Parts: sequence; C-alpha cells; structure tokens
Amino acid sequence: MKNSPETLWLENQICFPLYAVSRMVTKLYTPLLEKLDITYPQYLVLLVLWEKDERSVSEISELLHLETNTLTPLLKRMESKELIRRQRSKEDERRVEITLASKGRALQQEATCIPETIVNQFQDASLGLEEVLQLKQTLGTLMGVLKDSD
Amino acid sequence: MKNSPETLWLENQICFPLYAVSRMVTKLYTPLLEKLDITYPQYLVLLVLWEKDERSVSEISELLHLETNTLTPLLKRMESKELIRRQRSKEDERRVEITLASKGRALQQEATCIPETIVNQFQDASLGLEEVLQLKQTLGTLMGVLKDSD
DNA sequence: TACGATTGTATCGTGTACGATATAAATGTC
DNA sequence: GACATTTATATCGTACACGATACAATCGTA
Repeated sequence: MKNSPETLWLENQICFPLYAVSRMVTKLYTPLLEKLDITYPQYLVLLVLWEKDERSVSEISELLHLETNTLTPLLKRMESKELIRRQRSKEDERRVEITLASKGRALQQEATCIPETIVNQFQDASLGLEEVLQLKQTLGTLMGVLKDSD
Repeated sequence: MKNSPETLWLENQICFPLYAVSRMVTKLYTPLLEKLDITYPQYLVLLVLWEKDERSVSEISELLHLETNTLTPLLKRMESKELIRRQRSKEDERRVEITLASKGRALQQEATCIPETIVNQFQDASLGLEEVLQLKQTLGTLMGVLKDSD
C-alpha cells in the first residue's frame, strides 16, 4: 500500500493542480490588467496601497509573501511608470517608503470592476459560492501554516 | 452593495491565496528536490515521463499546461544534466521526442518518498484528508474550465 | 562610546512563465 | 505538383521569483 508507483502519477498529485490553476487564474486577470498597463504582482501591490497608503518595502513583502529581492525591481518598474513613489524614510534611513502617485491612485476607480468580473468567471465554471468560500477557507488555513515553514 | 471599496481589499481576494499558496508549496518541495538536483517544473516533467516514456514536447505542454516556449529551454537544461534525451522524430521532423536518460530514470526511486512527505506536511497543517480531497476536487473543476478560456 | 550583531533593502545569478514572432516540416487544395 | 495553410518547436524580450550575498543604517551592550 505504501509508495506504490501510482503515488508518482501526475493525476494523483495535489500540488500540481494548485500550481496549474494559479497560473491559469493569473492569465484570467491579464486582459483586465493590460487595460491598466500593469501585471498581476503589480496589481497586488496596488491593492495593499489602496487599502493603506505609505508602506515600507518589508511591510509589502510580509503582506504579499514576496521577498524584497523580488519587490525591489518590481517597485522600480512601478515607479518608472509613475504609479508609486519610493523614498527613504527620514526616521530610519534603511527603510524605503512606498506611496501612491496620482496615476496609481487613479487606477483604483478603473479596478473596481475586476473582482466582480473574475468571480463571475468562477460562477461560469459552475463553481458554487459555497465551494468558492470553502476553497478560500482551505487555502487560508494552508497559508497560515506554510508561511511559518520558511 | 455593489462595488464597495471592500471588494478591493487583499483580505477579500480569492485569487491571491491561490497565488501565494502555490508559491509556498513549491518552496515545500525545494529542499526535497535539491537532493535530486532538480526544480519543481523539472520534477513535473519527470513525473509524466515516468508514467509514460517517450513524449513529444507538445504532449508535455498539454499535460502540464506550459507553453512550448517555456518548455524548450527547461528541457534543454534537463538534457544538459543528462536527465532526458531530445531527438527529432524520424516520422515527423517537426516533432522533438523526449525520452528518459538513465539518470532521469534512476531518480524515480529516490522520488518515491516525496508525495508522502508533502502530504504529511499537509496533515501537520491540521488539514483533514477530506479537506485535501475537497481542495483537489475544486481545483480540478477549475482547471477543467479555465483551460478552455485560452 | 566603541563595536559586533541585527535590520532593511539591494545586487547578482539562475530558472521559470508567457506574448509575439520566426522557421521549417507537413498537409491540404487546386 | 506548386503553393498557401497549418503544425511543432524555437527565439526574443520582458517580468517575475528566489537563494546567496552585499551593504549601509541602526541597535544592543559592555
């Protein structure tokens, strides 16, 4: 019963659908985000800034579970597109404070329809609201535990 | 009720946990796969080859939902590590057939413990077997529908 | 207050991902 | 049987993602 060959079949993997669906969902966002000229990770950065402006790099890193070596170039690209501003903190010269630039703030209005559009496409996937909530719940549990195993 | 500001809170996104957990799970595999000197996508390629040797690039592309422009360099890296062989098909010169090299075949033995190890870590996440199966089921449904929206 | 440890961000190297495009082989059609 | 179309893979450019490492600012402590 243990370590039968079937355990190595793609069909029987639990993590592969996670990996595949994640990329598929990012692709779902792409046409919507292209209109705003941003990528999905950039959209996530804007989300946390719309919720609360002025955040340090490490704060964004913690919220999105992205390393600072991923964020630094990403934020620089967003700065060059004038979506955000990056400035060293006066109190602590090590920190870089990220704030919304006018362009980044303006995008919030254009983005309000995005969550709705995505959820509708999930509904079209004949995925009930209960199932979506169950999925979110399970992923939340996983996220809570896995983030400690770093 | 519609388009309230809360719909744009990170907390209320369904796709973000999908994105974050996917990356976290890949990190779970990393220490296990490092012993075999392979990455997670390379592991997936080996999975489908262990199941059935000799597959074309487009066949692997279809199974893993990865574009050929992603696979080509990935497969070349695997070839240079002598895990697989790449050879033009005699019948159809357009196709490139991928077969396991001895090194790649040998890794199967060392990989048998991986699925078990990962599932155990899910159990430690106080995630019941039912919940895992439910998760797999939901992701499977999503995968089936989203793959058509390309 | 000197100075080693810690913290916050950045740099570097490697490996995915993917859209757009290129190219060669195979196929269909007249 | 030439020739437009399709098919299978590859190339190019851009953007993540992350381990390892660097570096400057701050903190802790003797």
